[in-house]
Amino acid sequence: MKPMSNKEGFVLRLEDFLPYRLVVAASLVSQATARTYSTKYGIGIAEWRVIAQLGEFGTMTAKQIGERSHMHKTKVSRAVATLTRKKMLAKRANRDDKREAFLSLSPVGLEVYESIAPAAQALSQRMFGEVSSEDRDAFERVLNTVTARAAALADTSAELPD
Amino acid sequence: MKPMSNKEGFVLRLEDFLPYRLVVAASLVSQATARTYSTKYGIGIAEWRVIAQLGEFGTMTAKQIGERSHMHKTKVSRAVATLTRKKMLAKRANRDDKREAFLSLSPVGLEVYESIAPAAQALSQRMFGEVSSEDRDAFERVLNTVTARAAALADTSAELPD
DNA sequence: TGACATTGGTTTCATTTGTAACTACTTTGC
DNA sequence: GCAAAGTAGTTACAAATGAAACCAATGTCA
Repeated sequence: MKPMSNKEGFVLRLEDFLPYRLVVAASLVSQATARTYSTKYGIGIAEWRVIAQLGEFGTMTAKQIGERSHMHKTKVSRAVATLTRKKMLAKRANRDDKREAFLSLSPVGLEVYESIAPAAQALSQRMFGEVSSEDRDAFERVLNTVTARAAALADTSAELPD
Repeated sequence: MKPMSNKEGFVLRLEDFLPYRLVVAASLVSQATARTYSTKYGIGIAEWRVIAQLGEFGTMTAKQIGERSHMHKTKVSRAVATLTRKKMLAKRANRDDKREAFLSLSPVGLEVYESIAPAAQALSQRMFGEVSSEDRDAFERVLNTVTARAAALADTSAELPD
């Protein structure tokens, strides 16, 4: 099964194709990470992200959570709903704007956060721990620029010629 | 909205948390890339991956495609089905093992490949083009180790203590 | 003030996805 | 040669997902 060089000539070597490799890596990382919390607390990726945001920032509206975590608002909405059902969230109405509500972790939610966060950190260590700090810095730099670029490209819904 | 340092003390700074950033970047890249083919040829990510594999390697079984592209076999199966419906694939039975079949691109499929592949390449250039080659090398190194590590962790379905 | 657009958030609906069960075929061990 | 186990691929079913419609509240602007 060697790369074929077909008549027309253009062959994309997926192994060398960074977007592809990035996506594959991310999906594996995501899968591996999910096991940390999904099994233990019966919550999914979206739920964990909400908890993580609130664990870090204390109090946010659903909108803010969505923005910071790059999650679709329906996803946030549903994650908040299930977390509320599980008593992991505290919801406080905003007197000045009754459309939104301030969300934060309930004691139970905080417990979960305090239990999962270190585990996630440890897992990250196992995955990224052995790369040199120079490589890690470079990695972060690339992630930064790529994220920015891709976000710009992904946003332009109509502004692209086809 | 500044990071809170809650009582228990452990705070996970998501902005610095590599698995998280990796996943976010990948999802944006994936979104941006999808636009290249989804609109133009009415095919999805899975379909494109199948085409890309066949474009690169010529002939493969569904199993091989799944392995190389890290796709679930049902996903491959369905992608192959829709591509077949679109006359983009050629299927040849394997006389020695009637369970599997050899897949390759039909002329139409090859056309699609030859049209999408350079576009994907160009898009990749727009996203990764401006990073230095040293950074890119480092990036690849990290992707390699992380992919390996994560794959190992993700595989162990039952072998983890909880 | 009051129409109209906008926004935070939820719900509905169709599509996508993965798990598990299943079919057809092949391999293994006796 | 044959029963049992395993494998490639499909299908049925349930859960996750996103687009679009929707609701209630807010902002805008005449």
